[in-house]
Amino acid sequence: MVNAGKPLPGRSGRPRAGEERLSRHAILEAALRIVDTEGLDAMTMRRLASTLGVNPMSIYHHLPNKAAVFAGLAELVFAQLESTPPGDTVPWQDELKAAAAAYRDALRAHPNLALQVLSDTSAVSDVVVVTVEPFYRALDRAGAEPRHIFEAVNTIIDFIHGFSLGEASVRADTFDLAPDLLTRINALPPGKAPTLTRVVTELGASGLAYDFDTGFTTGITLLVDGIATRFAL
Amino acid sequence: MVNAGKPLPGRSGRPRAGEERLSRHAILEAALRIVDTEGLDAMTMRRLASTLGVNPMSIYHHLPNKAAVFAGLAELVFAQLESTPPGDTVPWQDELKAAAAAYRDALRAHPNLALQVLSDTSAVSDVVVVTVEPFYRALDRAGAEPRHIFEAVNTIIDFIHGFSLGEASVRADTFDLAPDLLTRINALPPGKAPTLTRVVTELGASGLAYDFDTGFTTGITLLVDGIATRFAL
DNA sequence: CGCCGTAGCCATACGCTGTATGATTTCGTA
DNA sequence: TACGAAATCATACAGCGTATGGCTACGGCG
Repeated sequence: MVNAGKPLPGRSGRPRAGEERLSRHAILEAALRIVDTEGLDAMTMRRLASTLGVNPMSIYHHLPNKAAVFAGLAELVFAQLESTPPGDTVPWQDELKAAAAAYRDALRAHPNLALQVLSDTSAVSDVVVVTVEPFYRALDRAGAEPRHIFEAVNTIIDFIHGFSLGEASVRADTFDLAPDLLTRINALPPGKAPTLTRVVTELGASGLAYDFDTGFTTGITLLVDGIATRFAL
Repeated sequence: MVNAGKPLPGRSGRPRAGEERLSRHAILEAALRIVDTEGLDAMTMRRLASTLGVNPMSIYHHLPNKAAVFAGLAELVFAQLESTPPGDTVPWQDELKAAAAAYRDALRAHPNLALQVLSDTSAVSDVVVVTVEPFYRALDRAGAEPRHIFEAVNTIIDFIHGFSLGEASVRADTFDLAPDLLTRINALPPGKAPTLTRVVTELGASGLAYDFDTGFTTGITLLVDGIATRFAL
């Protein structure tokens, strides 16, 4: 990380052998650090070049444009999700839940990037395909048919994506819904959402706080229950 | 829509009574049309002003900045989701599924906006809160406890969000996964994702195509089954 | 060894963005 | 009639992504 941060009016021309300042990987790592510490908007090509101590245009010799940088970051995020060992010893339900937790963790590790990654899934390379293997393995071991495996995994992944989206847009791990949701509901024209009002009020009375961890576990559990029930596993 | 499209060097100063060219609503509608027909990136303040036949800076008297425009669009999307009539005549499961379908439809109506809307939920006003009323009503009618209703609805909404995100990033309603997924999987280093490879291959043999509609129905059904099972409804 | 295509870097420049500032005109109200 | 506020327009600025082109050193080939 020498020479980082300065504009570095450094000499023009190809660098001498062994002293290349850039590489695709180095660029992506620098970009990831910017996104993590300063947010998506701070990741401009100029800012990125400056932390690398390099001219902005130099980046374009390693990545074709800014979109490619973000696509590369999405790869990085999923790449760190190494597949868990077989583990035939636990019930398939637990294996499935573990896979889901790992997937969520990968997205949670870089909240500023989550939105970008999720909207980009098509652009993401083979890395993301491999990502679903643990889900397939668990359901296969449970004895589900291929078609059912396919549909169940899609549903689980969609849930995780939606959950992570919500989680990423709220920074704190736990937040009290009372000021956010309850007051908003109370401000509603009466009769506009009676059931919602009543249910949330009852809940609020007994101390209402939302915890992302239990929210996630509950969701996955509901899904696993549904899969077991419908597919008779 | 007279005078739209031209820069209109029109006179300075406050317009005469009754001939205001702008209003928050008119601006948002124009913005929505741009997003729908030309995509998110085309929605610049200058472009928006030009379709309104107005100077860019005039917009700032009705909306504080560009982010507020997008937030307003998110409102519009949810606002068009009018709550369905009570309908106590169908089983709660069907009511829940209908609510989910309606929610998905609202997001699907403006695919270019979906990502923006979903990442913005916090900024969205009361309109979005009311949106969940049908879900609460169905589960309340099913006899679920407040806490369970709360968790179940959150899970369903998260699933719909994740599903819609995927649906929005692929424009066609149906697409063949064969070239997209199968070839990608075959190109994988062997042994990297054995279960995935085997399951998808078996599926591919019997004609594999992904249909968003059935994918959605299946997902919701799995969730409803899970809710019924776990909460003993 | 000398030559040359090209890889990797830098400098400049263009058109575009969101919006701050301030002028101008007309409104509604005192 | 005087006046502050409202709604518009004009100008301007800093920052953006990136096209273009120049420079230098590497690596293979004659």
